[in-house]
Amino acid sequence: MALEHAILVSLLEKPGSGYELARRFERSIGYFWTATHQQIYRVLKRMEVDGWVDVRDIPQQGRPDKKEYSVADLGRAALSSWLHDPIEPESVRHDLAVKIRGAAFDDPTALIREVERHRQAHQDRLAHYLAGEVRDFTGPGSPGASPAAPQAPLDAERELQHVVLRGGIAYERMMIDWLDDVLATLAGFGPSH
Amino acid sequence: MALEHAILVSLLEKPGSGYELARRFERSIGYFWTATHQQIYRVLKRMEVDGWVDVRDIPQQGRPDKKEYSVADLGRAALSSWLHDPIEPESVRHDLAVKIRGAAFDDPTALIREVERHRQAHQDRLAHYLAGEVRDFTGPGSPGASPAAPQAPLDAERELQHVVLRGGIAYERMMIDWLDDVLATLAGFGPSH
DNA sequence: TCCTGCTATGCAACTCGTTGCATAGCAAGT
DNA sequence: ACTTGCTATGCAACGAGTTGCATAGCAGGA
Repeated sequence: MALEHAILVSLLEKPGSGYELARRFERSIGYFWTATHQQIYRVLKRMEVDGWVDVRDIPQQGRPDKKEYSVADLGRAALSSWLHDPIEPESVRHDLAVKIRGAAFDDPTALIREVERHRQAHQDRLAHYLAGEVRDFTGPGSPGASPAAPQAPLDAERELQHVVLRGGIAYERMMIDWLDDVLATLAGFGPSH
Repeated sequence: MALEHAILVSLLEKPGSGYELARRFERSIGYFWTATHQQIYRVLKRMEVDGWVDVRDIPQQGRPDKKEYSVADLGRAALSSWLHDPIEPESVRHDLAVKIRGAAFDDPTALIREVERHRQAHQDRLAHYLAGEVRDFTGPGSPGASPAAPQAPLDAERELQHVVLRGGIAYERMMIDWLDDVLATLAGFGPSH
C-alpha cells in the first residue's frame, strides 16, 4: 500500500489539511495516484496515531477551522524505508483495452464515440500538463542555470517533479497516438457510411 | 467493476476453467487487467449463480477434474450493455512516480538501481509483446489479405486483439524512454562517482 | 523415499477503495 | 428568501482486492 507514502511526499512538498490534500489528489500528484477525501482522512488519522505526522489546529475566519498536517520524524523514516524497498512492476487496469477486445463480440463501431471521448480527455490532460510545464519549469534555474550557482543538489525537488511531469506528458502523447490507431482500426469495420 | 467483463471477454475468446483463466490473467489479457485466482473463482461463482456463464464438468485423467465455463446469453447481454456504457478516464497508480518525487527528500541516487530494475522489466515485457506480435499477427490474413476475401468483418477479434497489443508495445516503449530520462536526471545529482 | 512443483479448486480473514450521507458556516447569485 | 456552491471534516456500509492456508493426486528429480 502506498497511499500513506504519497501523502508523505505531498506533505513534505508542502504541509496542508486533509481537504487540501484531497484537492492535490485531483491534480498534480493525483495524476499518478488517485485518492478520495474519504481515504485521505482515514489514512491521515491512522498516520497521526502512528506518529508519522504532526497536526496543528488552525482557526480560520469565514470558514471552518482546519488541521494542518506536517511530516514527523517517524514519517520521514517510514518514507525513507519505503524508498529503499524494491517494488514490483506495477499492475495495470485498462478498462478501455478490455472493451476493445470485447467489441469483437458486439458492434465494434459502437465503440467509436467512447474512444473519441477518451482521446479528448487525454488531449485535455496533455494541454494541462504542457501549460503546467511552461508555468513551473521554465525560467529561473532551468535552461543553463546561472554560471555561479553549483545547481547540482540545489533543486532536486524541482527537477524530480519535472521528470515525473515529463512522464505524464509522454504518457498522454502515447495514448493519443494509440487511440488514433484504435479509431483507424474501428473505422475499418462495419461500413457505417 | 470490470473483472466480470474481462472474464466474459476472455471466455468468449475461448471457454476455459477458473485455473486457465487465472493463467491468462498472468499473460495476454492480464497485461491490461490483473486478477488472482481467488478473485476469479469468487467472481466466476457469482456469475454462474447469476446465469452469466454455463459450466460443464470435465473429468480428466492424471489430474483433477475441471469445470469449463462458457458465456451464456445473459452474460453476452451484460457485456453488451457494459460496452455501451461510457466509462470514466481510468485512474492510474504509479508507485514509481511517487517514489521519484519522494526521492527529493532522501537520497536520489539510491533510486537508480530500482529504476534500472523497472527499465529491465519493461524491456522484457516489450520483447515478449514483440515476439507475440510476430507469432500471432503476421502471415495469413495480415498484410494485404488475399484479394478474393472481403476481409472487412472477417476477423474483428484478431484485429482488435492486435490493436490492443500495439497499445501495449507503445506503452512499453514509452516507459523505457521515460525511464532513461529519469536515469539521466538522477545521474545529475550526488556525484556517486 | 522424500521433496518440489504442477494442475485444480476453494475458505477465511483482512485491508483497501467506493458511495452515500451528514454537518456546518459563509458567499454569491436569482 | 432561496438555492447553489465552496471550505472542511467525518461516519457507516459495502464491495473489491490481497494473503495465508488447505486439499489432493500425479510427475519428476535428488
